[in-house]
Amino acid sequence: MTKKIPNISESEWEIMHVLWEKSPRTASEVISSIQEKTDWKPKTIRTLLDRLTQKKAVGVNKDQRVYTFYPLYSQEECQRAKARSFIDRIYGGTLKSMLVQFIQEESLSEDDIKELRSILDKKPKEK
Amino acid sequence: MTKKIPNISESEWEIMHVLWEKSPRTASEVISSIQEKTDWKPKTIRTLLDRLTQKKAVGVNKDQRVYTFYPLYSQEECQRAKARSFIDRIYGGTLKSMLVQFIQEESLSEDDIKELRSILDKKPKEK
DNA sequence: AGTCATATACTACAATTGTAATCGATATGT
DNA sequence: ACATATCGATTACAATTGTAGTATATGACT
Repeated sequence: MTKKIPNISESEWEIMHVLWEKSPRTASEVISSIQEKTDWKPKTIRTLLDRLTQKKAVGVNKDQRVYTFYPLYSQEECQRAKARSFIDRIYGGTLKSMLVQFIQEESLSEDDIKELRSILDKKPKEK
Repeated sequence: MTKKIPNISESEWEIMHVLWEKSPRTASEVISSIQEKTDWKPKTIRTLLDRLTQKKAVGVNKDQRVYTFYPLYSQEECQRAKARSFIDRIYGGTLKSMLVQFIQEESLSEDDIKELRSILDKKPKEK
């Protein structure tokens, strides 16, 4: 019964991030938060928020006169869904080929690599 | 002088993949190739190919009556560009958090992990 | 009570994307 | 030489996305 996660556009992801960070929030809280990182106009941000609610990616509480908004999906499930389709489309389905590429360019430091290695080591054995 | 890689849409990536696999190719070769994996109509595929050439992601040789097409960017550079922006937007910029997620769900087998570990080990020491 | 600020609702509009169809030129087979 | 199959060029059209603006209702302040 995996509900289909709605498609979230690039700009909309910014909104989702602030709601995942803390929710529920009012529109103006979201607007302030977003404006710390972008130069989007308040109306633009509001439109994105409204679209997310239309798409059912975000829920609204209308009990108060000033609505509050909250995510309807966890960050993890949205990320997973996106990552899946991204890796399929761009790397032909294997995370490995992506990792290889990242390692080959300078983009991973020795420390990063150590960290990644320790993450791999922590993979639970069971199941 | 890194030239800006044009934006390649989801469907257009399919076209790019077949051109990276082998090029130059005529439109009808591309069409046949794509039709093995999708049920897109020939006209649709042709449109995507034309758009890629407009975007300067694909080059055209018009010497012959039947044009041939070829990628103007390597698969690696396109992947890197996409991966960069993807990870920034979805995972807040760290490949690590993505890897962690992949490891935590079932999606990586023991063998995958072994393989990833050996890739990490092969990272060249110099520089 | 009247004014002002603010929230929500509705509308706008161009670019991109997905998904093709039509039109005109030409190579090809008969 | 003519019909036909094929290419390339042009056009179509709705949905999504980026980027807002206008209108309306209402709570807050004086």
